[in-house]
Amino acid sequence: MAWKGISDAVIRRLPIYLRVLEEVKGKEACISSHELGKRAGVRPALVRKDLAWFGEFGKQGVGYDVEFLQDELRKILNLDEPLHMALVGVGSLGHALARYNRRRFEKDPLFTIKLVALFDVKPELVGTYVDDVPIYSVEEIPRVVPENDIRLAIVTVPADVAQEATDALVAAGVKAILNFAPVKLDVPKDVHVANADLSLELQRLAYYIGAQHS
Amino acid sequence: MAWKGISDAVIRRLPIYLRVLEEVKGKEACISSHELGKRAGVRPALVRKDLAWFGEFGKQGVGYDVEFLQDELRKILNLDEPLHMALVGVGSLGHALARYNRRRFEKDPLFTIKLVALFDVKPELVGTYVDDVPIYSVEEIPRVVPENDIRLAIVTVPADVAQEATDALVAAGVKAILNFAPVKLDVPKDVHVANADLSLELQRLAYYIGAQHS
DNA sequence: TAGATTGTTAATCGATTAACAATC
DNA sequence: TAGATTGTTAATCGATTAACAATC
Repeated sequence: MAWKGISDAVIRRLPIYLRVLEEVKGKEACISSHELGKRAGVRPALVRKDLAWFGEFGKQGVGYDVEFLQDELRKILNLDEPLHMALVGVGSLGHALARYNRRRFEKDPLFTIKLVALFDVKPELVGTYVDDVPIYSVEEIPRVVPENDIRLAIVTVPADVAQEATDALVAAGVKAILNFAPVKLDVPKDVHVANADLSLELQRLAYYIGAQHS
Repeated sequence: MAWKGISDAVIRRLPIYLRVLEEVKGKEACISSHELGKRAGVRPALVRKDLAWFGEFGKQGVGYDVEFLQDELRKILNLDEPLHMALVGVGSLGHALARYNRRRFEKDPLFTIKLVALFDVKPELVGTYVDDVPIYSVEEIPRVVPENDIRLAIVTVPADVAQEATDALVAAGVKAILNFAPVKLDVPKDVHVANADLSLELQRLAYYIGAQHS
Protein backbone atom coordinates (compact mmCIF):
# COMPACT_ATOMS: atom_id res chain seq x y z
CA MET A 1 0.00 0.00 0.00
CA ALA A 2 1.39 3.40 -0.92
CA TRP A 3 -0.12 6.76 0.00
CA LYS A 4 2.01 9.80 -0.46
CA GLY A 5 2.72 12.52 2.02
CA ILE A 6 0.40 11.53 4.84
CA SER A 7 1.56 13.03 8.08
CA ASP A 8 3.06 10.88 10.81
CA ALA A 9 0.59 12.47 13.24
CA VAL A 10 -2.16 10.66 11.29
CA ILE A 11 -0.29 7.35 11.10
CA ARG A 12 0.30 7.36 14.87
CA ARG A 13 -3.44 7.36 15.52
CA LEU A 14 -4.29 4.44 13.22
CA PRO A 15 -2.98 1.72 15.58
CA ILE A 16 -5.01 3.33 18.39
CA TYR A 17 -8.16 3.11 16.27
CA LEU A 18 -7.27 -0.50 15.52
CA ARG A 19 -7.08 -1.27 19.21
CA VAL A 20 -10.48 0.33 19.86
CA LEU A 21 -12.05 -1.65 17.01
CA GLU A 22 -10.70 -4.86 18.51
CA GLU A 23 -12.32 -4.01 21.85
CA VAL A 24 -15.66 -3.23 20.20
CA LYS A 25 -15.70 -6.14 17.77
CA GLY A 26 -18.38 -8.69 18.65
CA LYS A 27 -20.28 -6.14 20.73
CA GLU A 28 -21.25 -3.75 17.97
CA ALA A 29 -21.32 -4.19 14.20
CA CYS A 30 -20.93 -0.46 13.52
CA ILE A 31 -19.20 2.43 15.24
CA SER A 32 -19.57 6.19 14.75
CA SER A 33 -16.67 8.60 14.59
CA HIS A 34 -18.01 10.00 17.85
CA GLU A 35 -17.77 6.69 19.72
CA LEU A 36 -14.48 5.67 18.11
CA GLY A 37 -13.03 9.07 18.95
CA LYS A 38 -14.22 8.97 22.54
CA ARG A 39 -12.55 5.63 23.14
CA ALA A 40 -9.36 6.63 21.34
CA GLY A 41 -9.11 10.05 22.99
CA VAL A 42 -9.53 11.92 19.68
CA ARG A 43 -12.22 14.37 18.48
CA PRO A 44 -14.76 12.87 16.06
CA ALA A 45 -13.93 15.33 13.28
CA LEU A 46 -10.31 14.26 13.42
CA VAL A 47 -11.24 10.58 13.28
CA ARG A 48 -13.23 11.20 10.09
CA LYS A 49 -10.46 13.32 8.58
CA ASP A 50 -7.80 10.71 9.40
CA LEU A 51 -9.78 7.91 7.77
CA ALA A 52 -10.76 10.04 4.77
CA TRP A 53 -7.09 10.25 3.73
CA PHE A 54 -7.28 6.59 2.71
CA GLY A 55 -10.78 6.22 1.29
CA GLU A 56 -14.49 6.43 2.08
CA PHE A 57 -15.02 3.77 4.71
CA GLY A 58 -18.20 5.00 6.40
CA LYS A 59 -21.92 5.24 5.67
CA GLN A 60 -23.79 8.46 6.36
CA GLY A 61 -26.28 8.11 9.19
CA VAL A 62 -24.75 4.80 10.26
CA GLY A 63 -21.01 5.02 10.93
CA TYR A 64 -18.23 2.57 10.15
CA ASP A 65 -18.58 -1.21 9.90
CA VAL A 66 -16.23 -2.44 12.64
CA GLU A 67 -14.80 -5.50 10.91
CA PHE A 68 -14.52 -3.80 7.54
CA LEU A 69 -12.71 -0.79 8.99
CA GLN A 70 -10.40 -3.06 10.95
CA ASP A 71 -9.48 -4.92 7.76
CA GLU A 72 -8.86 -1.69 5.89
CA LEU A 73 -6.69 -0.24 8.66
CA ARG A 74 -4.68 -3.44 8.82
CA LYS A 75 -4.06 -3.25 5.06
CA ILE A 76 -3.02 0.38 5.33
CA LEU A 77 -0.55 -0.42 8.13
CA ASN A 78 0.84 -3.50 6.32
CA LEU A 79 -0.51 -5.67 9.13
CA ASP A 80 -2.62 -7.86 6.85
CA GLU A 81 0.25 -10.27 6.33
CA PRO A 82 3.02 -11.54 8.68
CA LEU A 83 5.95 -9.19 9.10
CA HIS A 84 9.34 -10.54 10.13
CA MET A 85 11.35 -8.72 12.78
CA ALA A 86 14.86 -8.99 14.22
CA LEU A 87 16.30 -7.76 17.51
CA VAL A 88 19.94 -6.81 17.98
CA GLY A 89 21.44 -6.82 21.47
CA VAL A 90 20.21 -9.59 23.76
CA GLY A 91 21.03 -7.92 27.08
CA SER A 92 18.44 -7.89 29.82
CA LEU A 93 16.30 -5.31 28.04
CA GLY A 94 16.60 -7.06 24.66
CA HIS A 95 15.82 -10.38 26.25
CA ALA A 96 12.72 -8.98 27.97
CA LEU A 97 11.48 -7.30 24.79
CA ALA A 98 11.99 -10.54 22.86
CA ARG A 99 9.88 -12.48 25.34
CA TYR A 100 7.29 -9.71 25.48
CA ASN A 101 6.92 -9.69 21.72
CA ARG A 102 6.78 -13.45 21.43
CA ARG A 103 4.06 -13.73 24.04
CA ARG A 104 2.08 -11.05 22.25
CA PHE A 105 2.47 -12.82 18.93
CA GLU A 106 1.33 -16.15 20.35
CA LYS A 107 -1.64 -14.82 22.30
CA ASP A 108 -3.09 -12.33 19.85
CA PRO A 109 -3.80 -13.73 16.35
CA LEU A 110 -4.09 -10.18 15.00
CA PHE A 111 -0.58 -9.27 16.14
CA THR A 112 1.25 -10.24 12.98
CA ILE A 113 4.70 -8.87 13.78
CA LYS A 114 6.81 -11.97 14.29
CA LEU A 115 10.22 -11.89 15.91
CA VAL A 116 12.27 -14.42 13.96
CA ALA A 117 15.92 -13.66 14.74
CA LEU A 118 18.05 -12.28 17.56
CA PHE A 119 21.62 -11.04 17.20
CA ASP A 120 24.38 -10.50 19.75
CA VAL A 121 28.16 -10.24 19.91
CA LYS A 122 28.64 -12.51 22.92
CA PRO A 123 29.89 -15.93 21.74
CA GLU A 124 28.24 -17.67 24.71
CA LEU A 125 24.80 -16.46 23.58
CA VAL A 126 25.19 -17.35 19.91
CA GLY A 127 23.49 -20.65 19.15
CA THR A 128 21.10 -20.41 22.12
CA TYR A 129 17.41 -19.53 21.98
CA VAL A 130 14.89 -17.20 23.61
CA ASP A 131 11.47 -18.85 23.44
CA ASP A 132 12.34 -20.71 20.20
CA VAL A 133 13.94 -17.67 18.56
CA PRO A 134 17.59 -18.34 17.68
CA ILE A 135 20.42 -15.99 18.64
CA TYR A 136 22.90 -15.40 15.82
CA SER A 137 26.21 -13.56 15.76
CA VAL A 138 25.90 -9.96 14.57
CA GLU A 139 28.27 -10.94 11.78
CA GLU A 140 25.48 -13.06 10.33
CA ILE A 141 23.15 -10.08 9.83
CA PRO A 142 24.01 -9.80 6.10
CA ARG A 143 22.97 -13.42 5.54
CA VAL A 144 20.13 -14.00 8.03
CA VAL A 145 18.17 -10.80 7.42
CA PRO A 146 17.59 -11.33 3.67
CA GLU A 147 17.10 -15.09 4.09
CA ASN A 148 14.22 -14.49 6.50
CA ASP A 149 12.82 -11.48 4.68
CA ILE A 150 13.26 -9.33 7.80
CA ARG A 151 12.10 -5.73 7.26
CA LEU A 152 11.72 -4.46 10.81
CA ALA A 153 14.20 -4.47 13.73
CA ILE A 154 14.56 -3.52 17.38
CA VAL A 155 17.94 -2.13 18.46
CA THR A 156 18.86 -2.68 22.13
CA VAL A 157 22.67 -2.51 21.99
CA PRO A 158 24.82 -0.05 23.95
CA ALA A 159 24.90 3.52 22.60
CA ASP A 160 28.45 3.30 21.24
CA VAL A 161 27.67 0.44 18.86
CA ALA A 162 24.09 1.38 17.92
CA GLN A 163 25.08 3.16 14.69
CA GLU A 164 27.21 0.22 13.64
CA ALA A 165 24.37 -2.25 14.26
CA THR A 166 21.97 0.02 12.40
CA ASP A 167 24.26 0.27 9.39
CA ALA A 168 24.44 -3.52 9.16
CA LEU A 169 20.67 -3.88 9.43
CA VAL A 170 20.00 -1.21 6.81
CA ALA A 171 22.56 -2.70 4.41
CA ALA A 172 20.80 -6.05 4.80
CA GLY A 173 17.42 -4.59 3.87
CA VAL A 174 15.73 -3.48 7.10
CA LYS A 175 13.29 -0.60 6.46
CA ALA A 176 12.16 0.38 9.96
CA ILE A 177 13.90 0.39 13.35
CA LEU A 178 12.70 0.77 16.91
CA ASN A 179 15.72 2.22 18.69
CA PHE A 180 16.21 1.92 22.45
CA ALA A 181 19.80 3.21 22.41
CA PRO A 182 20.23 6.80 23.61
CA VAL A 183 21.62 8.11 20.32
CA LYS A 184 20.24 9.70 17.16
CA LEU A 185 20.70 7.15 14.38
CA ASP A 186 21.72 8.18 10.87
CA VAL A 187 19.74 6.30 8.25
CA PRO A 188 18.91 6.73 4.54
CA LYS A 189 15.70 8.61 3.71
CA ASP A 190 13.76 5.43 2.91
CA VAL A 191 14.40 3.94 6.37
CA HIS A 192 12.25 4.98 9.32
CA VAL A 193 13.47 5.15 12.92
CA ALA A 194 11.26 5.38 16.02
CA ASN A 195 13.07 6.29 19.21
CA ALA A 196 12.15 4.68 22.52
CA ASP A 197 14.65 6.54 24.62
CA LEU A 198 13.84 5.72 28.22
CA SER A 199 16.07 8.32 29.83
CA LEU A 200 14.80 11.17 27.64
CA GLU A 201 11.25 10.24 28.61
CA LEU A 202 12.06 10.13 32.31
CA GLN A 203 13.91 13.44 32.16
CA ARG A 204 10.94 14.99 30.40
CA LEU A 205 8.53 13.62 33.03
CA ALA A 206 10.70 15.12 35.75
CA TYR A 207 9.66 18.55 34.49
CA TYR A 208 6.04 17.86 35.38
CA ILE A 209 6.86 16.94 38.95
CA GLY A 210 7.60 20.52 39.92
CA ALA A 211 4.67 22.83 40.48
CA GLN A 212 1.15 22.24 39.21
CA HIS A 213 1.18 21.95 35.43
CA SER A 214 -2.47 21.53 34.50
CA MET B 1 10.48 25.63 39.20
CA ALA B 2 7.13 26.70 37.77
CA TRP B 3 6.55 28.12 34.32
CA LYS B 4 3.04 28.28 33.05
CA GLY B 5 1.70 26.98 29.80
CA ILE B 6 4.90 25.97 28.09
CA SER B 7 4.17 23.45 25.36
CA ASP B 8 5.20 19.83 25.74
CA ALA B 9 6.88 20.09 22.33
CA VAL B 10 9.37 22.48 23.95
CA ILE B 11 9.86 20.34 27.09
CA ARG B 12 10.61 17.27 24.96
CA ARG B 13 13.59 19.00 23.38
CA LEU B 14 15.22 20.14 26.63
CA PRO B 15 16.60 16.71 27.59
CA ILE B 16 18.05 16.43 24.07
CA TYR B 17 19.84 19.74 24.51
CA LEU B 18 21.07 18.50 27.88
CA ARG B 19 22.56 15.42 26.24
CA VAL B 20 24.35 17.53 23.62
CA LEU B 21 25.76 19.83 26.29
CA GLU B 22 27.14 16.81 28.14
CA GLU B 23 28.91 15.64 24.96
CA VAL B 24 30.39 19.07 24.35
CA LYS B 25 31.38 19.85 27.94
CA GLY B 26 35.16 19.88 28.40
CA LYS B 27 35.74 20.40 24.69
CA GLU B 28 34.16 23.83 24.32
CA ALA B 29 33.28 26.45 26.92
CA CYS B 30 30.58 28.03 24.74
CA ILE B 31 28.13 26.78 22.15
CA SER B 32 26.05 28.67 19.60
CA SER B 33 22.40 27.93 18.86
CA HIS B 34 23.62 26.86 15.44
CA GLU B 35 25.96 24.17 16.78
CA LEU B 36 23.61 23.04 19.54
CA GLY B 37 20.81 22.78 17.02
CA LYS B 38 22.89 20.85 14.52
CA ARG B 39 23.81 18.23 17.11
CA ALA B 40 20.27 18.00 18.48
CA GLY B 41 18.58 17.89 15.08
CA VAL B 42 16.77 21.20 15.60
CA ARG B 43 16.93 24.52 13.72
CA PRO B 44 18.94 27.23 15.47
CA ALA B 45 15.99 29.64 15.63
CA LEU B 46 13.97 27.01 17.48
CA VAL B 47 16.79 26.37 19.94
CA ARG B 48 16.86 30.09 20.80
CA LYS B 49 13.10 30.28 21.06
CA ASP B 50 12.93 27.20 23.29
CA LEU B 51 15.54 28.57 25.70
CA ALA B 52 14.05 32.07 25.68
CA TRP B 53 10.87 30.74 27.31
CA PHE B 54 12.84 30.30 30.54
CA GLY B 55 15.22 33.25 30.56
CA GLU B 56 18.10 34.95 28.76
CA PHE B 57 20.88 32.41 28.93
CA GLY B 58 23.05 33.51 25.99
CA LYS B 59 25.46 36.30 25.10
CA GLN B 60 25.16 38.05 21.73
CA GLY B 61 28.13 37.35 19.50
CA VAL B 62 29.27 34.47 21.71
CA GLY B 63 26.59 31.89 22.33
CA TYR B 64 25.69 29.92 25.47
CA ASP B 65 28.11 28.99 28.26
CA VAL B 66 27.97 25.18 28.20
CA GLU B 67 28.16 24.51 31.94
CA PHE B 68 25.87 27.39 32.85
CA LEU B 69 23.22 26.34 30.35
CA GLN B 70 23.46 22.75 31.53
CA ASP B 71 22.86 23.87 35.12
CA GLU B 72 19.91 26.01 34.10
CA LEU B 73 18.32 23.23 32.06
CA ARG B 74 18.76 20.79 34.92
CA LYS B 75 17.01 23.22 37.26
CA ILE B 76 14.16 23.69 34.79
CA LEU B 77 13.69 19.93 34.44
CA ASN B 78 13.91 19.34 38.22
CA LEU B 79 17.06 17.33 37.66
CA ASP B 80 19.20 19.46 39.97
CA GLU B 81 18.32 17.28 42.96
CA PRO B 82 17.75 13.53 43.33
CA LEU B 83 14.32 12.31 42.29
CA HIS B 84 12.91 9.09 43.71
CA MET B 85 11.19 6.64 41.42
CA ALA B 86 9.19 3.43 41.85
CA LEU B 87 8.45 0.62 39.42
CA VAL B 88 5.31 -1.54 39.60
CA GLY B 89 5.31 -4.97 37.95
CA VAL B 90 8.58 -6.89 38.17
CA GLY B 91 8.05 -9.18 35.21
CA SER B 92 10.85 -9.65 32.69
CA LEU B 93 10.34 -6.18 31.23
CA GLY B 94 10.08 -4.51 34.65
CA HIS B 95 13.14 -6.39 35.85
CA ALA B 96 15.13 -5.32 32.81
CA LEU B 97 14.08 -1.69 33.13
CA ALA B 98 14.98 -1.72 36.82
CA ARG B 99 18.48 -2.97 36.07
CA TYR B 100 18.83 -0.56 33.12
CA ASN B 101 17.91 2.38 35.29
CA ARG B 102 20.11 1.36 38.15
CA ARG B 103 23.13 0.95 35.91
CA ARG B 104 22.46 4.37 34.42
CA PHE B 105 22.16 5.94 37.86
CA GLU B 106 25.43 4.41 39.04
CA LYS B 107 27.47 5.21 35.93
CA ASP B 108 26.30 8.72 35.16
CA PRO B 109 26.55 11.18 38.06
CA LEU B 110 24.25 13.59 36.23
CA PHE B 111 21.45 11.03 35.98
CA THR B 112 19.67 11.90 39.20
CA ILE B 113 16.55 9.76 38.81
CA LYS B 114 16.97 7.06 41.43
CA LEU B 115 14.88 3.90 41.46
CA VAL B 116 14.24 3.22 45.15
CA ALA B 117 11.31 0.77 45.27
CA LEU B 118 9.83 -2.06 43.23
CA PHE B 119 6.31 -3.45 43.66
CA ASP B 120 4.75 -6.74 42.60
CA VAL B 121 1.83 -8.98 43.52
CA LYS B 122 3.77 -12.26 43.48
CA PRO B 123 4.47 -13.34 47.09
CA GLU B 124 7.66 -15.15 46.04
CA LEU B 125 9.15 -11.88 44.74
CA VAL B 126 8.23 -9.75 47.75
CA GLY B 127 11.20 -9.35 50.05
CA THR B 128 13.78 -10.01 47.34
CA TYR B 129 15.98 -7.43 45.60
CA VAL B 130 16.98 -6.33 42.12
CA ASP B 131 20.45 -4.75 42.34
CA ASP B 132 19.87 -3.58 45.94
CA VAL B 133 16.36 -2.25 45.23
CA PRO B 134 13.76 -4.00 47.42
CA ILE B 135 10.58 -5.54 46.02
CA TYR B 136 7.49 -4.74 48.10
CA SER B 137 3.93 -5.99 47.84
CA VAL B 138 1.67 -3.68 45.84
CA GLU B 139 -0.40 -3.38 49.00
CA GLU B 140 2.46 -1.44 50.53
CA ILE B 141 2.27 1.35 47.95
CA PRO B 142 0.28 3.66 50.28
CA ARG B 143 3.02 3.39 52.92
CA VAL B 144 6.25 3.05 50.93
CA VAL B 145 5.63 5.78 48.36
CA PRO B 146 5.19 8.66 50.83
CA GLU B 147 7.90 7.33 53.16
CA ASN B 148 10.45 7.46 50.36
CA ASP B 149 9.15 10.68 48.82
CA ILE B 150 8.55 8.92 45.50
CA ARG B 151 7.13 11.27 42.85
CA LEU B 152 7.78 9.34 39.64
CA ALA B 153 6.86 5.76 38.66
CA ILE B 154 7.20 3.22 35.87
CA VAL B 155 4.21 0.92 35.26
CA THR B 156 5.01 -2.47 33.73
CA VAL B 157 2.04 -4.54 34.89
CA PRO B 158 -0.40 -6.39 32.58
CA ALA B 159 -2.97 -4.20 30.84
CA ASP B 160 -5.92 -5.36 32.94
CA VAL B 161 -4.42 -4.17 36.23
CA ALA B 162 -2.61 -1.06 34.98
CA GLN B 163 -5.40 1.34 35.96
CA GLU B 164 -5.59 -0.18 39.42
CA ALA B 165 -1.83 0.16 39.94
CA THR B 166 -1.98 3.74 38.65
CA ASP B 167 -4.79 4.66 41.03
CA ALA B 168 -2.77 3.39 43.98
CA LEU B 169 0.34 5.28 42.88
CA VAL B 170 -1.56 8.52 42.32
CA ALA B 171 -3.35 8.24 45.68
CA ALA B 172 0.05 7.81 47.31
CA GLY B 173 1.43 10.99 45.75
CA VAL B 174 3.05 10.02 42.44
CA LYS B 175 2.98 12.94 39.97
CA ALA B 176 4.34 11.40 36.76
CA ILE B 177 4.11 7.93 35.25
CA LEU B 178 5.91 6.17 32.43
CA ASN B 179 3.37 3.60 31.26
CA PHE B 180 4.38 0.48 29.35
CA ALA B 181 0.94 -1.14 29.56
CA PRO B 182 -1.11 -1.02 26.35
CA VAL B 183 -3.97 1.02 27.83
CA LYS B 184 -4.87 4.69 28.17
CA LEU B 185 -4.59 5.54 31.86
CA ASP B 186 -7.06 7.86 33.55
CA VAL B 187 -5.33 10.27 35.91
CA PRO B 188 -6.14 13.61 37.58
CA LYS B 189 -5.12 16.76 35.69
CA ASP B 190 -2.07 17.36 37.88
CA VAL B 191 -0.56 13.95 37.06
CA HIS B 192 1.36 13.42 33.84
CA VAL B 193 1.49 10.14 31.91
CA ALA B 194 3.98 9.28 29.16
CA ASN B 195 3.11 6.21 27.14
CA ALA B 196 5.79 3.79 26.01
CA ASP B 197 3.53 1.43 24.15
CA LEU B 198 5.74 -1.00 22.30
CA SER B 199 3.07 -2.56 20.13
CA LEU B 200 1.63 0.78 19.00
CA GLU B 201 5.13 1.84 17.96
CA LEU B 202 5.76 -1.37 16.05
CA GLN B 203 2.39 -1.17 14.31
CA ARG B 204 3.13 2.40 13.31
CA LEU B 205 6.55 1.42 11.95
CA ALA B 206 4.92 -1.31 9.87
CA TYR B 207 3.27 1.44 7.81
CA TYR B 208 6.66 2.68 6.64
CA ILE B 209 7.72 -0.73 5.39
CA GLY B 210 5.36 -0.63 2.43
CA ALA B 211 6.35 1.52 -0.52
CA GLN B 212 8.91 4.29 -0.41
CA HIS B 213 7.88 6.94 2.09
CA SER B 214 10.54 9.62 1.80
C1' DT C 1 35.70 48.61 15.55
C1' DA C 2 33.85 44.49 12.76
C1' DG C 3 31.92 40.02 13.02
C1' DA C 4 29.03 37.00 15.25
C1' DT C 5 25.11 35.65 17.61
C1' DT C 6 21.45 36.55 20.66
C1' DG C 7 16.26 37.43 21.87
C1' DT C 8 12.13 38.67 19.67
C1' DT C 9 8.73 39.89 16.23
C1' DA C 10 6.24 38.86 12.14
C1' DA C 11 5.43 35.42 8.49
C1' DT C 12 4.72 30.81 7.35
C1' DC C 13 3.45 26.37 7.73
C1' DG C 14 0.81 22.45 9.29
C1' DA C 15 -2.51 20.28 12.15
C1' DT C 16 -6.93 20.41 14.47
C1' DT C 17 -11.62 21.91 14.88
C1' DA C 18 -16.16 23.58 13.50
C1' DA C 19 -19.66 23.70 10.31
C1' DC C 20 -22.60 21.83 6.88
C1' DA C 21 -24.35 19.87 2.51
C1' DA C 22 -24.94 15.19 1.05
C1' DT C 23 -27.12 10.96 1.95
C1' DC C 24 -27.86 6.58 4.30
C1' DT D 1 -39.84 10.43 5.90
C1' DA D 2 -36.90 12.11 9.98
C1' DG D 3 -32.72 11.49 12.45
C1' DA D 4 -28.09 10.52 12.33
C1' DT D 5 -23.63 10.64 10.62
C1' DT D 6 -20.48 10.91 6.94
C1' DG D 7 -16.77 13.39 3.93
C1' DT D 8 -15.13 17.85 3.08
C1' DT D 9 -14.43 22.78 3.19
C1' DA D 10 -13.24 26.86 5.66
C1' DA D 11 -11.77 28.77 10.14
C1' DT D 12 -8.90 28.39 13.95
C1' DC D 13 -5.21 27.29 16.52
C1' DG D 14 -0.45 26.35 17.56
C1' DA D 15 4.22 25.46 16.35
C1' DT D 16 8.15 26.44 13.42
C1' DT D 17 10.89 29.44 10.60
C1' DA D 18 12.83 33.72 8.81
C1' DA D 19 14.35 38.15 9.57
C1' DC D 20 16.55 41.69 12.10
C1' DA D 21 17.60 45.22 15.64
C1' DA D 22 20.34 44.97 19.74
C1' DT D 23 24.73 44.09 21.55
C1' DC D 24 28.63 41.28 23.09
